Amino acid sequence: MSAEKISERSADTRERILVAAAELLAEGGSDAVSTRAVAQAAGVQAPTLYRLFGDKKGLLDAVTVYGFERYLADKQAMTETGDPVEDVRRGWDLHIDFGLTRPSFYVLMYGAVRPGERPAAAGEAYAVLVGMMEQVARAGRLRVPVPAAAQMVQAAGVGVALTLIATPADARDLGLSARTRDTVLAAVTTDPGPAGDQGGAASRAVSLAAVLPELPEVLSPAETSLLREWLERLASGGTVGRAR
Amino acid sequence: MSAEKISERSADTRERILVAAAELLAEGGSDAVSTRAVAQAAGVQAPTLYRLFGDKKGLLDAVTVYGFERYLADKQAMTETGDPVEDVRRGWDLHIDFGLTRPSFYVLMYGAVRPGERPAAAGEAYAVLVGMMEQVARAGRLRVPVPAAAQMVQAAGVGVALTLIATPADARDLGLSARTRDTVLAAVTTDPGPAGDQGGAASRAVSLAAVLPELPEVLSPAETSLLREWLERLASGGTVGRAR
DNA sequence: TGTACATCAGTGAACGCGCGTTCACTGATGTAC
DNA sequence: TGTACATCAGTGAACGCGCGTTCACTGATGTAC
Repeated sequence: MSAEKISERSADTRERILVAAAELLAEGGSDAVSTRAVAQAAGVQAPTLYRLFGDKKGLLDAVTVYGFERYLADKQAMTETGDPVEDVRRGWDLHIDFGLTRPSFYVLMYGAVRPGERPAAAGEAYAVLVGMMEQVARAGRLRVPVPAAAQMVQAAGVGVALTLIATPADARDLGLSARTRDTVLAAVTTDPGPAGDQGGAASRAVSLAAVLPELPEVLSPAETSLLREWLERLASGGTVGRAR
Repeated sequence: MSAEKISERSADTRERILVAAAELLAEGGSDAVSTRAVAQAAGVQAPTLYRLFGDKKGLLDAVTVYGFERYLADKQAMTETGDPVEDVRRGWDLHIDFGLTRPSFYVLMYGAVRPGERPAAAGEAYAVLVGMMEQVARAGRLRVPVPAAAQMVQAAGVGVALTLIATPADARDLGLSARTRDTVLAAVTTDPGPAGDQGGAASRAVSLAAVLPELPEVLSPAETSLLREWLERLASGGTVGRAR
């Protein structure tokens, strides 16, 4: 039997189990996702889950990733606009929409935190955000270092989504999302501005740092590394006095 | 028997149960808080929980409120400063500190959301925030309606706390809290605040060099002069290969 | 081509456990007269 | 003051249940020769 055939064979069952689990999760929250309920809903005996996913945690992890990827696939019409800041803005809206459309998935990904860990799907989503931020930096429109910007957008987005989810649907103020989004983006990016104007020292430093790895050999490795450190100091803001 | 005496009598047991449950929660997360474990830890038989708290949900609610109020009591040295915006700022820091100090409580209050509901303690905390915002408005320093301001601060605070909790302790960027706090407060209040700062490597280097004289003292004079030299080399040096 | 063999996805049935919860009771504390 | 009574916080023991998980097995699918 070829390896292909094998994985193809089990892919059906796997898919069926994930669909069943995702439905249970969406309808009844994470409490409704028991191994027995999933097995029954998928028309499968319990041991099958264990062969495919190892244990219950493995199943839950797979369901989370699955639900998130399915959602993204639905929406992946999201093309790049050419304006990296606009791309981040759309990413934000997509994130919030995911939270409100699939609250049980969302809470599992971002709310049911065990200190120091987060499910794989959340890590993937964050990596996408970091990538977007790097594009913003490359365009010379980031005024803080990439990690600082990504963290702040991430934190604010998660907070807005959870806050909206926790609010009864008829009392939700959907403007909260747009206001918070624009506030945070304004704090973290610079306006495109007229040609020739590349913003303040911080954003100039950030945009230079973004292309350091691609530099021709104008500077030695040692020089590059010291330059990088200085750029970081410049990027994280010229408050008065020597850096801490 | 007087009503006073009765409630006094049971208050001891109640307190003992809450302390035991709070310890279990802090040490083992919400999974560790089973009726049996709590009863055993409190040195009490299971039915006692049911007389005092109704059912498990009632117990969990009480534990959440208890943990939160105990925390606040510890900190309630927090007096008003006379500056209502500063009060909000301190409230933010207190909130984040609560999240990092008692992550299991925090996640129970703000993370383990069921759509449309949130535990009583979260509602109380939010009411306090709204009260603070009203003081800011009263002082003529709010630039958006009170609910909009309170929601945004709440959402951002929850997001920052959960993001920090989900990050392994040694990888946490604690500056995230202060940066987000100040960004959100600046957007929502009229506090003057510090004015915001406002191509290929060569043009980036040129644009950074152009503002070097205005830099605060992030770099020493010697560093600045060497940086200037490098920027000149970068400016006249190679072009940057566009990546991806 | 035909047959014996190997693989392994999925089955059927059961395991022990800890869970939330409830029942009937005890005994300390207070009240009525 | 003494006694009979009421209240009710807490006990001891058990309930049935659904949980995650595992064992030994079946039978379809493919391979070797």
